[in-house]
Amino acid sequence: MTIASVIVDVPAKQTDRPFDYLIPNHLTGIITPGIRVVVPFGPRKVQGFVTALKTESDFEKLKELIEPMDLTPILNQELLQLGEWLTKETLCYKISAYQVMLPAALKAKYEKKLKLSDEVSVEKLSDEIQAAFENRLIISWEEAVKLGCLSLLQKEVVNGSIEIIYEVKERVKKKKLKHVFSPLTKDQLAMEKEQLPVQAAKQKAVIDFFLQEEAPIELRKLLSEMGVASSTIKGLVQKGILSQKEMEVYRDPYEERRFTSTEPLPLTEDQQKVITPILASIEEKRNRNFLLYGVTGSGKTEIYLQSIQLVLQKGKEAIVLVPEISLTPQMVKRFKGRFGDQVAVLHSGLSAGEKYDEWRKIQRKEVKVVVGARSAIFAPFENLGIIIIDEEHETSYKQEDSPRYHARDVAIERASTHHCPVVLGSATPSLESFARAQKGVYSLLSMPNRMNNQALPGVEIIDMREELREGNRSMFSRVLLEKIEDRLKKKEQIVLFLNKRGHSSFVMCRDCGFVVNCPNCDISLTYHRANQQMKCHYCGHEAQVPNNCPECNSEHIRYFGTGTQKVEEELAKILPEAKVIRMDVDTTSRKGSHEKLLDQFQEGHADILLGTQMIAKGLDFPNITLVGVLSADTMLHLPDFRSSEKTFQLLTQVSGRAGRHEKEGEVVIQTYTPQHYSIELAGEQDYDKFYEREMMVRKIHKYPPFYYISLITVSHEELLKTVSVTEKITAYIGSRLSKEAICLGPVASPIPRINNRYRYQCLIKYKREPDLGLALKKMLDYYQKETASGGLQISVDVNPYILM
DNA sequence: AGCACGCCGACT
DNA sequence: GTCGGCGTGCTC
Repeated sequence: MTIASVIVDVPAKQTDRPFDYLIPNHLTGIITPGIRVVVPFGPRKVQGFVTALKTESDFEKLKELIEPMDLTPILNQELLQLGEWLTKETLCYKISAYQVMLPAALKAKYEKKLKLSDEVSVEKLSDEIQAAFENRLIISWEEAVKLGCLSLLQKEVVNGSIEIIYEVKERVKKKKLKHVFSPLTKDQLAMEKEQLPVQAAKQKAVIDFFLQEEAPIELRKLLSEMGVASSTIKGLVQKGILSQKEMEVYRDPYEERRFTSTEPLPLTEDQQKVITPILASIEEKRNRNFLLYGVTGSGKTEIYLQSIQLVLQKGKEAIVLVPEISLTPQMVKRFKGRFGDQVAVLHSGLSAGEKYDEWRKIQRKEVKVVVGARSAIFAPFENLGIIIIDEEHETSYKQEDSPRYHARDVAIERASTHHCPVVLGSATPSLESFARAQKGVYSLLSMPNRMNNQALPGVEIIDMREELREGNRSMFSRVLLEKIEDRLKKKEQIVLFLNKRGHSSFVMCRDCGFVVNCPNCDISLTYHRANQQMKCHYCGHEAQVPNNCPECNSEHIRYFGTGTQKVEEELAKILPEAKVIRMDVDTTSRKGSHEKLLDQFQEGHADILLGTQMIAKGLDFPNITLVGVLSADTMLHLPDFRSSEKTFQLLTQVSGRAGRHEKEGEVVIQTYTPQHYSIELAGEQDYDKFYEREMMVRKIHKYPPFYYISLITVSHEELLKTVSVTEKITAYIGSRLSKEAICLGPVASPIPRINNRYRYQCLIKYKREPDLGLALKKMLDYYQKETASGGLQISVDVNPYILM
């Protein structure tokens, strides 16, 4: 085994295959599949993943690999194979598949430098070059570019006076801190203590500490714990009694936090019924996929916790996926509370270094449970006993850029190799999953009752058109206002939910209806209050708000759309006595602010919690008795076949926030389309009826779960080119599919232009097309040249969640 | 993705 | 004649 097959870190069609390298003698045995290596690739050096070892290669002139970047494989055999599965499933590059499974900190960083050759005499070089190097031997490529003498330098490279050095570096360093320990034995220490002068009390105290504690301790901790100055330690170090060394520590985002430990709760009858088959499947080491359908407040989390408990007893590991976990600190509390430091947490709120450290705890088998967002599904456990996906219907489990994977699919794939169960939990399962449960692909487990049998909150739907007709032009209906005032009087808490998506504040002329659009993208600009500017969310273009309408010159040009800030202002006007906490992107961007705001609300420092999507989930406070949805229909009119489903799910989730404890809850939903079935049925909290209704719509329109869909998006600077390529692709793919498949296109994308590039798409609906993957690959191959040069972009999304 | 190689236009 | 534009093809 002297040759290594390596997937290099070059995400391109032509390099999406293994390259072979000779393993230098001194590295034989060290280089194994799954470790990262630095390899020469053309004139430069790149990172690569060793995928296999072999004794022969078809290629004759093999180069030697340069060095390993790991001592032990960073991807185990299972993950290497999972990478191949991902590549096939999502049509992504192998390198992208491997990188997505690892924390971003492990992605290589490349540096390019210029170095004066050893034998060159500096005096002979031109003044400009001498000036560029200013008595140094090495300058960075960026510096050279800034100086603008590239052509001169290029010449020197050709004649050998200057070398180009390529370096591959790690992105994040392991965090190291000064630690103190004693190199002496206890007897020696005791003797040293005797010899210290009487007045060296502090030093003696420190020695006492080390007489008890042998392990090295962080210098900082020692100082604060003993209440001594750093000079005290320094003195001991100088005498040779203590030593210092740099030692690796984990960045622990929850370091300062204490989690009150909890015991398993007695289960309700419902819970007992659903947990039995899950536990059985763990016992039997049998792969089964469960859909745990339990209404809000039915106690799904306790099911997760007790299932994991059995997994841990069996010496196995568990993955728990939670949507954007930083948004539910309560969830972290529950897992850390039950399983303590056996839990690692992975979510987007952590820094790259923190994520890396949590990941290494998993890799080193220091933890048994990971709670995390989407990418935690790749946690490098080797002995999985269960995978749990909470809020299974959440769209954030689908990654929107390459590799466009769905965590649910990955979970099912991994669980089948580990022979363990998958539990998909939701109060409002996705139609896909519920349909699979109906067909028996998943085992359905239902919990139709809330714990303690509280009633689901009563829901009242308010027709805002009616309000308008009767002269109420405010954003609060009279009913809602009345109820708010009532709760304020009773000192109970209120959650107001604003679904801002759909139309956030845009700038519009009141006289002629002109809306300010982005000049590069066919989409309206969003008004940002912080800097009084309009910004495009797709290309970042910024512009001043005009004083007069560019169309009709009217002065009545204003921003529209009710943002949370606007609601807050209006609340302050009509209910000045109410204390409001606002939660949106602006108020929660700072680390930990999310949790702080929620804690404040929980402790009763405010009457009203006003927020966007982020408050729809996980809130579980006893004093909330009223939930108001200010406008239910904003997302209903998005060009997306799932918009009804999303609306229903969101409204149900929000409603579930009310009355989870002794006090009864009430929900008010304001809408302009009260007759829409997703709003009506959310009001009745009737998932089953909604499911039936929506399935009919999906069947008629040939959408999932009746059909699979794949989306091809083509973009190019020229409209004609974009259309003609999409046309050809549609025709080609259509010709290669069976008669049952439907190939729609070319149609303009819902956002027809982004960053001055036109966008057209082809939507494929199909039931069974085993050759579709091949056809798509051939198509991508055919356009390879044009896409490589950057003029043309073609993206393929198998099972897209966003059709834009 | 980079980078080298190569083949045509506008210049000292 | 040469400098440099970016099209084409290769990287073990």
